[in-house]
Amino acid sequence: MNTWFSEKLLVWYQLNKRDLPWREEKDPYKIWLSEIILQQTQVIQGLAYYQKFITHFPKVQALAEASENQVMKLWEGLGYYTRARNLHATAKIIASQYKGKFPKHYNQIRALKGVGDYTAAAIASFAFNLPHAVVDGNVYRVLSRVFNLKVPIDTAAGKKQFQELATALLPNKKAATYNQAIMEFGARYCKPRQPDCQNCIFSHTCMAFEKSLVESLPVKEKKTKVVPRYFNYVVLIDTNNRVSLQKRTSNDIWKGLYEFPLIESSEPISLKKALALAEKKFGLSALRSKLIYQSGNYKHLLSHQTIHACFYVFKPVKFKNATTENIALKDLSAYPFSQLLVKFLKDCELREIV
DNA sequence: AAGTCGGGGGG
DNA sequence: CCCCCAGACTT
Repeated sequence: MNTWFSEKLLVWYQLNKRDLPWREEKDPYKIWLSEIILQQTQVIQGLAYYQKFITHFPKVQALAEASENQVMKLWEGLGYYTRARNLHATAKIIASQYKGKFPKHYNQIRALKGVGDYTAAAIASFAFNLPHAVVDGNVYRVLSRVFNLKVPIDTAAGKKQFQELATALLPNKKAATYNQAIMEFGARYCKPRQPDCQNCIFSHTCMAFEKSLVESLPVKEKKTKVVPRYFNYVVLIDTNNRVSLQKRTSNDIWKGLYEFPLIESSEPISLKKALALAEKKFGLSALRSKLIYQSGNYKHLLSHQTIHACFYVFKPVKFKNATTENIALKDLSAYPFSQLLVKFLKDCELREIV
């Protein structure tokens, strides 16, 4: 095996690694938690969430015993909420099936909900120094550039090639350190834009640098299409200052989070139309006379959808159906919401309007 | 293989 | 406006 690549990288790492809370960590529970949080998430964004979860749930049993709302509330704002639900489900499995002891074989780890190829390799190598090479966004970038590998990373053939190259470069006895080194290098040095190639440790061997192709690598094929959606939220408050809330349960954005009763439309609708639809959908009447506040227009950007939202606040309205709960305004903060609702609640100060 | 799932930050 | 981020799951 050629070791020049890994040896150069390991030297660089010892001199340049950041001090992060999960570095040098050997508790597989904490490593697993950090890896789930860091999926499609920058270190800087995940740090506070990691600290919160460790503080609330120092061991996997504590996480397993938490309520779903508690877990979702701590995850609030981090996005990709399926991660939080899988995290909770897996904690329960480990607490019961594995009696609280994190599995230490690769196949067991890979079989856990929310753990794919990358995360399994990360946990197996960091916690148990097992020789599995990680391939994440950083690794795609570093390897595609140093070895001028142009196969698209978002195809089956591309993933296979990069996994094979990463595996070939892995120093089996130093899997833990090497895996962290290559990701750190990608995050700090071989960055997506404006990498500092002039001073790079691979400047004499990087095939993309030689050909001035650095900024065009790695190659990605697919583009995500952004679709517009229109959310008209109906905020119903009764005489006791209780507001109707429902949980999103369908396979859609924000599953597991709470929101106000919703009228979704395929295009913007007028106040009159929104009132009519709300009356029909929720079996209400004379809403116009109870409208006490109407928000401005919110535009909430997701990677694949643009949500246009408006909030209509009504009082007094007594409302309850099979899927709603009536929650005192002062207790709203215990429920997990999307950042869109977090922003609305902050903007309008519902408790001051009523 | 293609779609879906968040939110934040940088150029 | 664009792109990317310590990806995984469903269809």
